Amino acid sequence: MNAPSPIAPLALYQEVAERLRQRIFAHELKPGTWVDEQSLAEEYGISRTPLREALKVLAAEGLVTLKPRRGCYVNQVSESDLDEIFGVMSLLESEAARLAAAKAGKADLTALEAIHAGLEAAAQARDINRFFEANQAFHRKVQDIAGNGWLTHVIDDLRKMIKLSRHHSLFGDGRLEQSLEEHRAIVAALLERDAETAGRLMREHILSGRAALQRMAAKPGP
Amino acid sequence: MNAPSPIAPLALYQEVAERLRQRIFAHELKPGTWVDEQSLAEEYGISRTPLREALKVLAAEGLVTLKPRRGCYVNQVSESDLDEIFGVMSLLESEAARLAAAKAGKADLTALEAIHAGLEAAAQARDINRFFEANQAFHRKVQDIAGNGWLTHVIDDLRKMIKLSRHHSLFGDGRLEQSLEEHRAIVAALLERDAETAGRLMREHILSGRAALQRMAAKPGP
DNA sequence: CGAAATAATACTGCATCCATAATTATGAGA
DNA sequence: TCTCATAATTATGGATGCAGTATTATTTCG
Repeated sequence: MNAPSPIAPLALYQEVAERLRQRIFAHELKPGTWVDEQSLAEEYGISRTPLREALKVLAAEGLVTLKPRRGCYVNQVSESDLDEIFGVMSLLESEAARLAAAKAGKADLTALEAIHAGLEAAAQARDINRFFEANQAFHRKVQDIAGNGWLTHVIDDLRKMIKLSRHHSLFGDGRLEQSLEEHRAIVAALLERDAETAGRLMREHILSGRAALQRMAAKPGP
Repeated sequence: MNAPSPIAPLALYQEVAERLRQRIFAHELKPGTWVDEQSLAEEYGISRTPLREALKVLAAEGLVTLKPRRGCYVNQVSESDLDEIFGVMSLLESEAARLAAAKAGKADLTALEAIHAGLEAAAQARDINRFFEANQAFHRKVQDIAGNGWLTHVIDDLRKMIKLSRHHSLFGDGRLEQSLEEHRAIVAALLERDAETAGRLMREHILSGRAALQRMAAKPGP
């Protein structure tokens, strides 16, 4: 939401939590697998104490499950979980789009267009990682314009769950172009300050993302 | 969501976290105040280790803030936070009502009517605590019928934030009767399987709750 | 007498240690 | 050879100890 203090004297457990998050999202730590405290502590050159604190945080975030006396396991999201999550996400993101359409200033919209241009460029260059980053930036910008910090917070929480599933293969086939087209339509609606259309399009965009992910789930894993 | 295992061999830090939650919600630990690790550990007869783990969890839930090297403080929600949170809540709960209207079986509806009857009884008896419990049960039941576990999860997360503010004085004036009337209308819409009306009414019900809370904020504290 | 500098105290953060429970390995018996 | 019981190993959960920093108290100087 906002930086707690100008210079963050971040605690060790936070640093560790962030690193573990990255490793989980990168599927270096795969869903269902056991998290070895000792070897991780050794690897990071720290004691088990801050590591265990970090795991508690990740558990609260829903990324791992802590089975008492049985250790820590990376969570896995089922297809039905994804159905539910995307259902909620479509609701939240479409609300963000509605609010953004109502509240957007001129500067906001030019900034958004710039981000979208970056998205197009990344697509042109077939740079999946950059596309993914720009895509996140786009949605984040819409939420910023919407100006509801708690709406953004909830969306972020749910996005973590989605990132638990393999998103790398999300932009196969013509999904990339389809996503771009949907973004263009959303930008257009925002430029016209058409809240209802923007909301509806965003909802469809999210559900379209779900459908793409579902098609991937049907295919054999890499 | 559901019990992780038949008999929960719950960890100590979880037990502690739950107790602290209760004390925070009961405003025994007031927003803004410092949480003393040592004295709490002594009071519970445990070491600081599990206590600090519990605080990490509460921090991840948003109930407290951990300032590195400066200790733990109970979070306070501002009026603008509440505006944002209720905005999101109205969206989520109305979705739950819509889904419930579409999915409710006969047994679900009779169960919901029973809960509502308990609500009426508690109101008749002027038992605020029982009313509060029954009210939560009502909303929870609607969410159960909706059958989206993640929707429920997100709603619960946000409700914690609302409980940080003083909800005890929420049912003053004629708010109690108004709330009952709104519930009756929602039940009626659900019985008629009218998703749109149920959703709209639930949205208005939540926002009406926000308005009541806002009126309380204007008054001098107890 | 007030303000700044310095010393004393208290608390947080991390590491280490130990007890207990779970898992795996080993051995005995059918 | 397979199964069950027992022993050894390993990992988790909690307690304790210590270093470093923030806060408070005290002292000294203007």
